[in-house]
Amino acid sequence: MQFDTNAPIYLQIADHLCDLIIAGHYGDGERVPSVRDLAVELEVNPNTVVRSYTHLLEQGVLENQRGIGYFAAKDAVKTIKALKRTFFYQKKLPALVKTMKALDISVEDLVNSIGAYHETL
Amino acid sequence: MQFDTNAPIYLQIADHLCDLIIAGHYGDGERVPSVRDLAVELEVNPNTVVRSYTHLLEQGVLENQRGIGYFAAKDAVKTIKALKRTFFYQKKLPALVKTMKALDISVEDLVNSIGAYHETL
Amino acid sequence: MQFDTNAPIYLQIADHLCDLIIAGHYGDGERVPSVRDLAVELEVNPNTVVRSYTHLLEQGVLENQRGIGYFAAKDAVKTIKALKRTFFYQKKLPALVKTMKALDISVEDLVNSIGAYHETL
Amino acid sequence: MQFDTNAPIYLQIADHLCDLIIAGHYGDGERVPSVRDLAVELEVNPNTVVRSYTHLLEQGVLENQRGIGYFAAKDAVKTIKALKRTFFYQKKLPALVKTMKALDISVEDLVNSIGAYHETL
DNA sequence: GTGGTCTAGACCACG
DNA sequence: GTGGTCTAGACCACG
Repeated sequence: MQFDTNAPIYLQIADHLCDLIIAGHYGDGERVPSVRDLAVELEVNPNTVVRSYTHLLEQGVLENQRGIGYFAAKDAVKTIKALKRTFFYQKKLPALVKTMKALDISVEDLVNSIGAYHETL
Repeated sequence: MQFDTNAPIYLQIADHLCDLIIAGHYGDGERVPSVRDLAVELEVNPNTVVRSYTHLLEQGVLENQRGIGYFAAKDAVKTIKALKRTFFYQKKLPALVKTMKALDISVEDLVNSIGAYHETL
Repeated sequence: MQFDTNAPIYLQIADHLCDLIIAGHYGDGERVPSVRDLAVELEVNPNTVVRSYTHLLEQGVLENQRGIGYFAAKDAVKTIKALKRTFFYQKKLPALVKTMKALDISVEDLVNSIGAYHETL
Repeated sequence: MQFDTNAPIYLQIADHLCDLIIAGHYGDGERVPSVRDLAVELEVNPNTVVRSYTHLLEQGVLENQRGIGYFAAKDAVKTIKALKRTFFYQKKLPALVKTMKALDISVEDLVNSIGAYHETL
């Protein structure tokens, strides 16, 4: 996993874990890697993983059984999607619209650009 | 001017100045406020303004004349828009597409949401 | 380290660090001193070191990992030499030629002077 | 006249005036432009021209007749060339040699580069 | 511990 | 007056 230098690593790890959960690598209620293992795998400080897990705990994506480990919450996928959706519609979208206005980019331009971008992939 | 706690003040000032230039408050080649004046006006340390101005110098938005002051560069508006456009198409758009995929949001959904958002205003 | 009064200290520090990297004190990818440590060693304000490091970041000589430190970039030596070479051929050389013309110094004179200078050492 | 932003304007003006004297625009003992006239011509602050002239007074390139104006000194051309020569051999040359060593540029390389540069003109 | 940012304030060359 | 640089020192998020 490559880290983007702009965002805090712990958030990038949290995000990555969410992606894995959505992709089905860790089903609802299933155990996620131990802090130590993940830290070794990602070559980061264990404290950083702890912070990621704590963050996901607060958001209801993970649950914790003391002394045993961290687990994907029941409905983790649903929770993640809800969180992302909320963030998307309440934060991203307004910012997007504002930027588009500032740059004179019409909705049509946007649609075309997305289309062009897709073809590039 | 109110500062957002999430972004560095010096970047917010830089951004704000770009907005003013685009809005025509400072035409191409026109002098922008002195470091000290702006610092007083924004109730910020002069060093912070220096940082904003230096940042904009590096990006070609401002120019400077020793002992005289800072000036909007020739084509400042064009430069700013180019910078923002580049950022939009190379950073924002890919992130947008990625998020949409993750959330199963179609281009049609997006367009509708933007439309709905517009009506709210 | 002694500082010359003519050039900004932060640039002198940056230059000095480049010399150390070229001399092999810090290999490609190796960690350079922390901002605080170097500030103490050079008896300089930490902010001044930050400025040096930021300058070298912008030039691709250093890289940084959040919360960990600054590192010599991969190919730091190559990058430094390229920067210096560019500066030499594009700035120094034209100035040299211009001065030589103004003083009626021929290429032969120059070569002889360099030779004489060498023997002095 | 275009000003290089890196060097103080007053030195650039002084240099420019020396060039004009060497080129014979102002013969030995001949009057140079008044401070006001030159300031208007160069679109700079009169104080800046005063500083240039004072600088050249100190170096014996100009002379001053109070209330009348500034004049090229007797032997101004000779003086200028001597100054430049001294600067060249005592400051520029050692720096040149040092840089060449650091960049592994041989005297032969230098000669070739100068030759190539000449042909470009 | 590490860097990132900011304040408060100083001194300087330059215009 | 104007920007450029520097010191002294603080607080913060992050690892």
